[in-house]
Amino acid sequence: MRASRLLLSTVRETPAEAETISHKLMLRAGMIRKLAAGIYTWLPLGLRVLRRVEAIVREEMDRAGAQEVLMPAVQPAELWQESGRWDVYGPELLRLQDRHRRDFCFGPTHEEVITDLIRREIKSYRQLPANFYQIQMKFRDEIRPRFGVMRAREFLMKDAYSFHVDQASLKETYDVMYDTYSRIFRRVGLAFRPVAADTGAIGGSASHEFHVLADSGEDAIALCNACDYAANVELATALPPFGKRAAPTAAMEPVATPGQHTIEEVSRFLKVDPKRTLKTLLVRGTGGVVALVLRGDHELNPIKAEKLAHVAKPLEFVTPGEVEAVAHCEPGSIGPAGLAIQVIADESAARLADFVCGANKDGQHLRNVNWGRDLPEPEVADIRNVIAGDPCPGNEGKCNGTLEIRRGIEVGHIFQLGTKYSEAMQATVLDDAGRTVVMPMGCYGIGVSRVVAAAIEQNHDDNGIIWSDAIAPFQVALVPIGYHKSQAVRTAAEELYHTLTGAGFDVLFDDRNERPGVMFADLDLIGIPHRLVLGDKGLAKGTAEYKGRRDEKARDIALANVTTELFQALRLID
RNA sequence: CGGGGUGUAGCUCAGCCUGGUAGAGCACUUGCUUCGGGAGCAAGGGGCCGGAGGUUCAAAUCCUCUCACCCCGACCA
Repeated sequence: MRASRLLLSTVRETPAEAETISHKLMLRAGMIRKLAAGIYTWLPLGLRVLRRVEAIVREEMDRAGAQEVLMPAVQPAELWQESGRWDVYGPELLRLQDRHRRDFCFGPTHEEVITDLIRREIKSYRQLPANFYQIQMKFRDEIRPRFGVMRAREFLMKDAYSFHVDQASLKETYDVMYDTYSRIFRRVGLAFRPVAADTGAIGGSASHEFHVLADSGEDAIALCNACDYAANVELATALPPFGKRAAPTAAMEPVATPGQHTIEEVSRFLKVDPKRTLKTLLVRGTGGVVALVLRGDHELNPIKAEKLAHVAKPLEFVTPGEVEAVAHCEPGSIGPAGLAIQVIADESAARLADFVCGANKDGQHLRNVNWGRDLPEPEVADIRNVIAGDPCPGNEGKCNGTLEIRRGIEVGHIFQLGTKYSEAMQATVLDDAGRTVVMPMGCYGIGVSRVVAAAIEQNHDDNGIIWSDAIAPFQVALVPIGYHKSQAVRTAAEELYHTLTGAGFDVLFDDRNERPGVMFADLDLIGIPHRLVLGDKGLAKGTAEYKGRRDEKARDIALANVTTELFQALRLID
């Protein structure tokens, strides 16, 4: 492609709206333009990248035996009412009405549509297992779209749904998808980690997220430094502390802490390590208010807490008024001692001795408090987020490694759905014994447009984007110096352009009447991985100049060897 | 949804406090020069100052409403 014919809308100045690197660079490189909050147009350059990611996804899904379909973006409310999600989904679901005032939604996902299709089309276990995928625009009306296409409302997604006669078959396909996803992200050229994830409201037995590791990621992930344990912090388990609780050494005593509310304030005021304090959170329970007790330096994990029998779902904190009624104090002075309600303590909190906690009296805390002596032994559970330095729970708890917390961008998610949708929508087949069985399902998503942003987030420098060969909008940039001045350069460049194109390279031929500096800056910004420069000086010697996007310096190569050298650079031959 | 901020040329922004002929840089057009890392000079084109209403002799500027966009928050314990 000739650069003079391409809408190369690069901009030098950073648009004010962009915050993350990928967002800035995608705008500056002329890949995307915003139309409304979380809604973007893909310009030719950006679309080329998107299409390359799509192509890899498509190839690998096909290789894994999945079949491509294309389902409607707009879906009738009836299906969502049948699955029960019309009322559950909330404002994230973009609802519309047609001219007959019938309800529809713009699909944020397609479980209902595919389940409806398959219950009509598949009748026998002989047709199973079957896996269907599509690559299509989704719409989710996010509370706060941000970071460009990273968290957009309209976004391109590959979603796949598998159907099975039994759980074993589902597990088999799930494993295939796990491997397929790993292949896809490896081919795209991303540093990623599969991470055990919460199955959320959907239930089911297994779920993995695929995260691109990047500091700007919105998710926190716990990784082990010794084994391959990796879990979303929402799910990561904390091993109970080693050893036994120490014996009390001092008598409990009240201590005045006027105006000290937060753990930070109280521990600084009393000159005590936050690790030796307790915080007490009052939440709604299934039978009245429940107290959740954590060590001062730990955070509540709402997902873990919600799963406890005593705790109401969804997790909800009580109002300050209720705090007053139950604990007779402000929220900043609650403590488990003397509370006449269910107390659930995190494992680390239950292990403390001689700790500090609220006295249930404004401006007062207690010190040298001890479970069993000063208050009853609590019910114990894992209800906290893991933190860096926690022992790894991997290898049945025998890993001996330590967890670290990293940020990740979720680019893929696979899970075993089970029969939630097939049951609600009566998607059944006859098995080999002629019995009607509800089909277990799996579902597998990849945020295709998000992958593009994640790739930039992970691969860029001060000059711009650095694409991997696999998803670059063009493989090679051909830059003639003095194209509009020198007949020799023009002739040689045209010739080389034809040679390279003929050899199958995807070439961006910069035939614009621009100064070299402008061309170099543009090509670096848009991240073309390989660059060839032709000039009078080199031509006289019979050489062109080659520079990889990550290379410090360019080097001369003989014109006759350009094709071979490029094949090598792209690792198409050894 | 709550709080804060911003809307002025295609982009980044000044002007607003203290009302009086709408600006700069970049981008764009033309010419000349320049030509290996975002050139120089000259001449140009381009604005319902987000929208509506109000105050005033006079509003980008003051007031009210409204819309859009951006940021933060939704865990004091």
